[in-house]
Amino acid sequence: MFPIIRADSPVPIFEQIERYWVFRIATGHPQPGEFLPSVRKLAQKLLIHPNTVVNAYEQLEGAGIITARRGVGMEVTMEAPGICKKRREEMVKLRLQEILAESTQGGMSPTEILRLLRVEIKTREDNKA
Amino acid sequence: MFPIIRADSPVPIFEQIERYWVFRIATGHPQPGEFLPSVRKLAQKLLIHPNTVVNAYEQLEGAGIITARRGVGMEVTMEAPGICKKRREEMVKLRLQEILAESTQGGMSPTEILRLLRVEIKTREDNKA
DNA sequence: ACAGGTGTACTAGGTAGATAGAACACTTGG
DNA sequence: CCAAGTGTTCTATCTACCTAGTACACCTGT
Repeated sequence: MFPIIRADSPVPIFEQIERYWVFRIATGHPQPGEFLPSVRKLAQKLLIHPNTVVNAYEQLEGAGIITARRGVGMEVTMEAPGICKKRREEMVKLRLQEILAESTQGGMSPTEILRLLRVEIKTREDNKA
Repeated sequence: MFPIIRADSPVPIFEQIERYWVFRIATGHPQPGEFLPSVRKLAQKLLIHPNTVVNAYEQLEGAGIITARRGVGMEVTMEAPGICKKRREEMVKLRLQEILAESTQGGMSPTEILRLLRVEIKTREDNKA
């Protein structure tokens, strides 16, 4: 239910939280009108400082994905699903581009990347079963 | 020839440099016995501080990929190609795993990731031609 | 010998991210 | 009304990373 946070990742925690909700809302949960977990609750759940959650939520609010309702919570906007779907695809594309750039620059072929991805997907499926 | 550095990336510059040489050496250039560009030259080329290059080279030396030769330069070791090939595959795998974890956690299917990767590869090929 | 290139080491300062703790403003339900 | 929950704001501190500048130790070709 709650995002998996890696403190050792070079990606800032607040950004990991932001990305998580973009992906979730793009998928349909939570829907417009529903609320995100409160700043304090999420902070407690993730064992991080509330201010870090505030930081993440401010990013989402700035993008028009949620609106802050004092004394109530952070409400998912009507436009959120559309915005998040676009952003999600953009984010995945950017990551893939980074891998491709780094790999080809280092002399690795795109075909090899494709093969590794297929292997990873199969490994994940096997671990599930 | 020289690595492309993104100062705005969450990945530290010294780590970007480190990754670059791992990929290059895994591919066969430079070879064992050859030298990496000097701390000062690379720093000048990348418009960064020499200390940052030192940091990157220390990582490579710690991994047994290069040996520092005072007054001469940083020499690629005999074991470097083997080490770098392993590390390169590990690094790409880790990146792919991160994307898969984030995406599936957010409700995106692995098949969709595969499709996006194919699109990106094709786009890159088209841009070349 | 020496000049110019190498790696190495050190102190200092700046920024971004995260933490810590406190205080304030608002809404809701009892 | 008021207690408990919400979002908001603030100062302070810590760490990692990068920059800046300097100095030192070493090797090589002339």
